[in-house]
Amino acid sequence: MHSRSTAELEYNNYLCPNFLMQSLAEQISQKLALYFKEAHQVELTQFEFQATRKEFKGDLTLVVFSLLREIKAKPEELAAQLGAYLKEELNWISDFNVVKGFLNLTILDTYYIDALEAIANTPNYGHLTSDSGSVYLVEYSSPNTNKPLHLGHIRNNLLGYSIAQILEASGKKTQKTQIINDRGIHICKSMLAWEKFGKGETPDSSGLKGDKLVGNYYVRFDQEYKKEVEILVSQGITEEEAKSKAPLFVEAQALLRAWEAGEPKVVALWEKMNAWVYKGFDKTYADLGVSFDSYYYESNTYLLGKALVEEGLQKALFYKKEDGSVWVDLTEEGLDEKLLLRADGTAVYITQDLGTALQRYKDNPRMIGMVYTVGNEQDYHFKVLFLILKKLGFSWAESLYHLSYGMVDLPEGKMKSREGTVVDADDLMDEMTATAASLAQDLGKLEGLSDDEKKKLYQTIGLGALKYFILKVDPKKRILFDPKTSVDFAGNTGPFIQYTFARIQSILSSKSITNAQAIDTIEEKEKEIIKHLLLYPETIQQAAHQYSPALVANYIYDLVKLFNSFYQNISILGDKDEARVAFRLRLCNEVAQVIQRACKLLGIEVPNRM
RNA sequence: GGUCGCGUAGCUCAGCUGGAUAGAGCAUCUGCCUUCUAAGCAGACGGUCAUAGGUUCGAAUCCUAUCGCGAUCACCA
Repeated sequence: MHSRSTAELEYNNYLCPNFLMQSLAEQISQKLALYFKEAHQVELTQFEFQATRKEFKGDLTLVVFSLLREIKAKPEELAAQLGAYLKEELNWISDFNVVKGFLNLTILDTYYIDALEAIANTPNYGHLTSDSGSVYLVEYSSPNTNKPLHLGHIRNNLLGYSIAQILEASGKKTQKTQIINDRGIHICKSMLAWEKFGKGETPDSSGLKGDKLVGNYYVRFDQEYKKEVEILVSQGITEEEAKSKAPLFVEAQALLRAWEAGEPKVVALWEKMNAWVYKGFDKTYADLGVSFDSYYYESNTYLLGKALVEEGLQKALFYKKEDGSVWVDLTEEGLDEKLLLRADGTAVYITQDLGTALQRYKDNPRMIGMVYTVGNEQDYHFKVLFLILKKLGFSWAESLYHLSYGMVDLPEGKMKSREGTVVDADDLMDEMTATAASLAQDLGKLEGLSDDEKKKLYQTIGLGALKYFILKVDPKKRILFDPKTSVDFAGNTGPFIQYTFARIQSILSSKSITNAQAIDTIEEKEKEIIKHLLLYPETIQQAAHQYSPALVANYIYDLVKLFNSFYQNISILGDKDEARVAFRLRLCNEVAQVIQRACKLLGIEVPNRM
């Protein structure tokens, strides 16, 4: 749990189930404190509450067990005494019952009716407006520029984008950013293959997206390189030696040196091919529905990183070995020694990350923390990075968080770009859209929509399915993704949520909401839904605190499930009682609002019909 | 080997700041479209919460050990 402690956002302990109950629990607590002082001469201030479980009667439960440490009594008896006392003292408690050490209190129905009113009257219910000034940076995506985005990037992008939205909704100002790894040997490989085998092919001439085109040459390089190695090995050279002596590899290295030396021709080619890739990425990002507020390029920040290492060296935080390489000793922190600069003075991966962090701070003096959305194979890297930044004494280094997520594996095992076993991001999105289309056509819905509207809707549904599928699972768990069975559209899925929203919309459009209709009792299913709506603000805070979109996803699912049961079993518009119809319409409206808001945090669109 | 993460129904996952009889979806089976959209609803079936100890009035949840899976321990990014 060490890795977690670095970026704790301030967050209140909650001793009771939700924010409506907060005030009720406070009133009860005050009464109880009084009671224990008078009856037992004991000072007690902390009481434990929870929402009453479905199978028991009641709304709010006081857990009596923990009080027994102070008061000697049988749990049932104490609970019964407290129940009688509270019912006497507080007029909004209509009833109570005791099960073992649990005191279940029933609250007047009008309380829920009022609560719904309060929700309806709270603009943007559940979301806080971000405070001014201070800003959290959320880094995600951060691809290499030598190949297209794949399924792994999709998880990264969805997580990063979503967590930024959630932080924002919880009252933090955020800036979405990425670091683009545009420097290094991998880019040179694509460049070299393009020069040698490309015959001037461009995205326009080939009809390929720029990132695909460049990615193809990366694969091509590897193929040709392997051939060369094989030939060398057949000539009696060891494989290891062959790998470093193959002409293509030697050329690629030369190209890297030329790039670092700033040779105009090489830099021009690098810029041209990078531009192709960025254009391709932009299309993918747009389709995915994610966006960025700022971009950082490794080629711009690695020098700053080197400067930072020099500074640390002068402060004696780091040390130099005889060969000239620079290291940091983290053995006291339970980690290893780590290289920061090579003997020849060139930067390594972490040097660049140090520089990028500092650059971001320079650009945003009000930055108070950063979230890095990066796969869990880099857990160690970020532990080290954060430690070093702390050693360097940056105040914002206290609030760095590595949003670490598990790999997305295929049934056949790991995805390997060189072996062509990757699931391409664009292809996957297209497939999802196509599946949504064929499903919708089978169901025969959507008649009367124009082709454009249909197309848009298929995308919304297909993407909704994909996003929900990925975001509903705990980030730190690995996902097994089977492209054949793809993603479901029934059950705990994005389309199920979208479908429910669409149904509510069709109800709401058929009748306008009238207000000021008083009812004084509430039905069980209505109450369930209101209870769940009341959990929303707390869910957002918790999701922000745990950096977990999955919490939001599961919240929506529960709400939608409750609503569907209501929808299917209770006539909303057909009730004879006009006041009840009005009430249910208001309930529908608030459910729809919360679904829409929560889905937005996941980047999922909700359609008005489907 | 050291470190970190994961292990809950046949499958995919919730639940984990300790609370009541461990919940959903998929799959299998039974009902429900003449009434607000059946991508739905109601129900049945399905569990040694990896294993063994410990702490506690109470453990899937906390602690320790063991087993299994994965990641990492690069002068790659």
